[in-house]
Amino acid sequence: MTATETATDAPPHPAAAALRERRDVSLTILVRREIERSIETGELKAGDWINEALLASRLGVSRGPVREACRGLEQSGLVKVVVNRGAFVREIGAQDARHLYELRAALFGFAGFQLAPIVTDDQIAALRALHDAMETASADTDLDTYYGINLKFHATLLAFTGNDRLAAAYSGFVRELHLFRRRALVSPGRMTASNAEHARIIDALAAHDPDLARSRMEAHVLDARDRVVPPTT
Amino acid sequence: MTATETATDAPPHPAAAALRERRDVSLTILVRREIERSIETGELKAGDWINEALLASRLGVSRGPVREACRGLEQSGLVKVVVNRGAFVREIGAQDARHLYELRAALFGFAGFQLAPIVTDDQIAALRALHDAMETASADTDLDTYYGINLKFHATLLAFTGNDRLAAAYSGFVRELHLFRRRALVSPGRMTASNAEHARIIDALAAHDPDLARSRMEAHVLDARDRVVPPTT
DNA sequence: AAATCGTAAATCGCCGACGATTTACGATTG
DNA sequence: CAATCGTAAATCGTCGGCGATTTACGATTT
Repeated sequence: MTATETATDAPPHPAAAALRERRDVSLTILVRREIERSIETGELKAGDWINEALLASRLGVSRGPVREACRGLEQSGLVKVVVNRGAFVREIGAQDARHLYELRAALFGFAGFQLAPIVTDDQIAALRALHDAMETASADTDLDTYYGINLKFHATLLAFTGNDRLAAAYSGFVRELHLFRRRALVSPGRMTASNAEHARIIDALAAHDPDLARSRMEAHVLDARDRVVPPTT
Repeated sequence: MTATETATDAPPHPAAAALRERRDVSLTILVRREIERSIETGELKAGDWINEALLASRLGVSRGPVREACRGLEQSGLVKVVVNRGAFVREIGAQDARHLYELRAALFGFAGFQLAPIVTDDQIAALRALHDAMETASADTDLDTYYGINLKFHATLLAFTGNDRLAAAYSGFVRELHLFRRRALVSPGRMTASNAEHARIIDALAAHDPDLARSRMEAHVLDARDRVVPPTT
């Protein structure tokens, strides 16, 4: 009756995706994804307490997977666990936010430094396409679209270095930074200014100038740092 | 009878350390520390399988804390968990090792870039003291001592930036890099050469030259990368 | 003898429960 | 009435156990 009867999986079964999705994914991973999603959508805000029992019953699982998920999230910086008091969504202070921006700047700049000498024409074209898309969103004052493409622009550039650890670390820092409040003070004017910086970054990469690319990319992120979290804090 | 009877803890009780050590530390944390220690000392080697039940009984705990510890270690990159097969000490390939070295280079170089303008004379003196200590160890061909002070040199320099997230991320990458085999091919000659680079790094910092400090510090780590894991892999 | 198969042991994922700690809140006292 | 105290509820940390999956290994077949 069951699918395990005939093990003729030589041709990858078309409808096996749903089963695989549950076969090689533990409840712990599912719970972790759910918590990450809740944090990103804002259902869980920084400082919020994560009720183990409530979350467990809400997801129809026991507390074990929830606890394991929280331990993983703790190491990735999204959650703070206090002994005998529970797990809380991490609160990012101004100081931490500045530090995280600087980490982003260091990695992003280094990525440009590494990418500039080896970047291909196709990659430049891909980056320019993203830049153009942001230009359109900027003209429409579509903040959400701009923000999404902006993330993709950075991620794409990072991926072009071929250093996946670099890309993973960068996106981890970005995710942590989401926990810092009041980042939505992006005026429409800032979008065009920011995208102008993107254009100059692409130019530096296309010119195969590592030092120029680095300084522009680093400045790009450090400017965002000073804009989002003022130094006078 | 118990110590909870008299709560006059206004003066911090002298013998309370042992109890605190157990009061605000869960078994999960203790197990995680134990696994980290086993990995660092080599009792657990890269690729080794972590038997949950065996480790639990050996430490006198149940499997719960062991599982939670492994989930934390997984996110910090020291452990790889495979569903329905268990936890394994992470294996770092040549590619990953090179990527991690590059991450170290990016962070170390950026630290120098940030530190150079603001470094104090006392900090320079502290770094020079570590350099001198390494010079002595180098003369005695004392590899272990040199290696230890070298780690301290890097950590101290990172700490001087005041960016603790930077320092934490850096030490995390260093710990991950420990999982890469054959890193002990350090000849006595390399110690003196490496320490000469340290001296030039300190000089650049003392001269308050951010770009020079960065390029020297970045090159310092990238040289180590090419020495430990050749590009022709 | 090599390969295949089937069964038993080992191990993992998950659950429910119990004691310990923390928190909430009303009673008591000055 | 404010502050303190004590008790009850809520929550966390930990444990042992059960079914499901994987692995080990001997029997069977070619």
